[in-house]
Amino acid sequence: MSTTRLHRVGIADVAQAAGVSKTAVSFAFNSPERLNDETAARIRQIADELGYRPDPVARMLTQGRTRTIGILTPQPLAVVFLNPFFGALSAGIGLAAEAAGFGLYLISPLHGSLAQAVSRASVDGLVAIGLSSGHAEIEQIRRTGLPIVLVDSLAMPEHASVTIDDAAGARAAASHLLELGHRSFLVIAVEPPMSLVDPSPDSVTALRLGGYRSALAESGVSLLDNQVETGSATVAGGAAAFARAWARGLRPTAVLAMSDAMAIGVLRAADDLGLRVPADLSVIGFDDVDMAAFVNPPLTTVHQPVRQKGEDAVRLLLAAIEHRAPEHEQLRLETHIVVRASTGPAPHGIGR
Amino acid sequence: MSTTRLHRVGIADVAQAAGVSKTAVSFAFNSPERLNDETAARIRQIADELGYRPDPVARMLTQGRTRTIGILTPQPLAVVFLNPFFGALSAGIGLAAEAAGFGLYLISPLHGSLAQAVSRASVDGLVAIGLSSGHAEIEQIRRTGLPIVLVDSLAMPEHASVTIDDAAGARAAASHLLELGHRSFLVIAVEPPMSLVDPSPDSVTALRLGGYRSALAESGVSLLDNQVETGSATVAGGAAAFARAWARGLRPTAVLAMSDAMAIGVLRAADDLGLRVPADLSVIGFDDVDMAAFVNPPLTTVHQPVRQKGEDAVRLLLAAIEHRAPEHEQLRLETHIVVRASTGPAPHGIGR
DNA sequence: AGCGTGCCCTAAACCGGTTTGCTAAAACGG
DNA sequence: CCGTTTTAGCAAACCGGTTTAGGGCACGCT
Repeated sequence: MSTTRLHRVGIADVAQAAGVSKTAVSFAFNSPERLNDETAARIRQIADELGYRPDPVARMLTQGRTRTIGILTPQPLAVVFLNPFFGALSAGIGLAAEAAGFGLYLISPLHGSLAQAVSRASVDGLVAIGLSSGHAEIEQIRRTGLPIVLVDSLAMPEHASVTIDDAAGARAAASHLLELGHRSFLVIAVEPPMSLVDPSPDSVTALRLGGYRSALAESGVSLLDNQVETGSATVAGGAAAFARAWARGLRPTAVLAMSDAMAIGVLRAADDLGLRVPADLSVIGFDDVDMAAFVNPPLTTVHQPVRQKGEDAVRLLLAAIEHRAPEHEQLRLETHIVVRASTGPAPHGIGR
Repeated sequence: MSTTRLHRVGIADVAQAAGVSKTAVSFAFNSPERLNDETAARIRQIADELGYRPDPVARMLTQGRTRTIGILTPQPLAVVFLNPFFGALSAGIGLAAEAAGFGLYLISPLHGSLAQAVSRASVDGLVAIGLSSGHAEIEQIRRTGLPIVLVDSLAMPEHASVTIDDAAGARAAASHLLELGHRSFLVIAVEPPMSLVDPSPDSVTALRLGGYRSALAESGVSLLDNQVETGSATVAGGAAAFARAWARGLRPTAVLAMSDAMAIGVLRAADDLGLRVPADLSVIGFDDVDMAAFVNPPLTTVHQPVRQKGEDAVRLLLAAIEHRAPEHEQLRLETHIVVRASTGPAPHGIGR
């Protein structure tokens, strides 16, 4: 009964079926007041019967906007999604985006190239997460001319950003452990998207490392390069990193992890090695994700307003998109330490 | 120096600057072999100098495909992203999508309407997560004519799907507790996207509830409606649900949670009430997300291959998109119970 | 009758690319 | 030297909508 055409039904089909022009069909949906009520209703009914659905791509093209914001992450989605920090951040982004009627598009390196992925993406603006200023493709990304808001990065000073005081947070974490008497540390760092000799001193990794170092230095403790182990920001990544350090012969009494997910991984790896936390080993995380309070033992960590960051980022981005004003507010949110049960006094006779 | 035109540089600008036709510019990028090597190189160079970036939307329109797959979720992103199950599933989806060069677009209800959100979305196909067959807008979604693969749902029998044996998993969970001597249960159910009297008997919630009931019935234990408490599938949702049940006077010795996130919430709520797990209360989850092994106490749960589900779903979807063959394979993956430390023998004298 | 005003609706241009069909010139073949 | 193929590039149609600039007509007014 129904026309078995291979072709999707387009606006022209509806127009023909209703005996009107394409314009009229378009008006029936978008500016009904420009049509006789009766005509508009008839057109809509016919469109409905035919199962007409305006092609969103064509619409985007004519309207010049996509009502979509892109989440830019320098890491592959598989690691991103496994990181609860990202989940919390995205929850904030999603909340604000939904409220404004915007959709979310995830942009991760395609065939190894972030810039290429950005080019493919049809979005009105970007929320770039942890985009290191040393990233090779940063210039290409900038040149797309899209409004951008940076989260956890200051790689593009001309764009708005939402960050936290990473150094202060890290200092607080290290101070906490120092007060507990620890002198032998291991830092579990988040893998820089690029080479280990990350040339960007403003990356989250570098800032936190700096914070750790500065607090340690004040107590006369120095942190050697071999006391920093790197891994991807997931539970598995943290576990592997700690295991590697252990295998290398390191026997720290305290671990400074740059992410809760990694800290939880350390908890597992320590458990596998028969280490008791916090009796034998203290572990402190960073982020204070939902789960931190529920792991075994509950994780001491540096709290940051993750979800808030997401919401603020979208707010700034929408302002840039809508007013077309190149706002470049630099938001810096605060952190505070949350002491739970994964940290305790340094054991005797083990630290060097 | 550079032209300060307000207008983005388009293909026509490049063509003019290079003294060639638009066609030539297009060829320079997409079919260089149809041009003199030298000419092609010159065009590319000029394009680069001008900062030309082909508009992805226009490209999608002419090519008739977006190289994007949509993740359809009936719940708002804020709850979705807080659910680690979703994270694991998305990790699988993202992995497979990236490998195939596809981007990911998140589709959640916009202004309360899922169908509207789908209409706005420019995607080549959909992975629909937990789409209940009773969903009011299911017909509209179907009528978009997009290839769809369902995950955890059989709402559209004509489309491919990836599910698990929910009933069997739930039965295993209940049996485990029964063997431990429990007779007084509380079920923490995942909120149906719609009314509580969810008319779809094939929803995950209904299937698992059925599984619980059938195992319980075999031991002569019945589950009253008031022994089922519902909440959103997050840690907070689970905590709130358990607190509500407790406030209603329920004093179960065992909790059957339909998601690990909720189970972890129950752990917190129980702790707040001074209940010891598993001495006073046994808790079993569902999913076996990464975190399950690390919470306090480690969570006994029903394992399902979450990530695998995501990868399989994308695989099926890409087949449908590319071969244009309406494949409708029904994949059903297995579950198994993982006993950790959140379940134990029923306490004496408390069960009724 | 002549003219201005609204109301409904349409033809055509447009968004920014890709693709088809063709032409003109150069290279080739006999 | 002329017909044939190849090569290099172009004009125009097209994708599927939206939007602009009018056109035709009925109505009201003078």
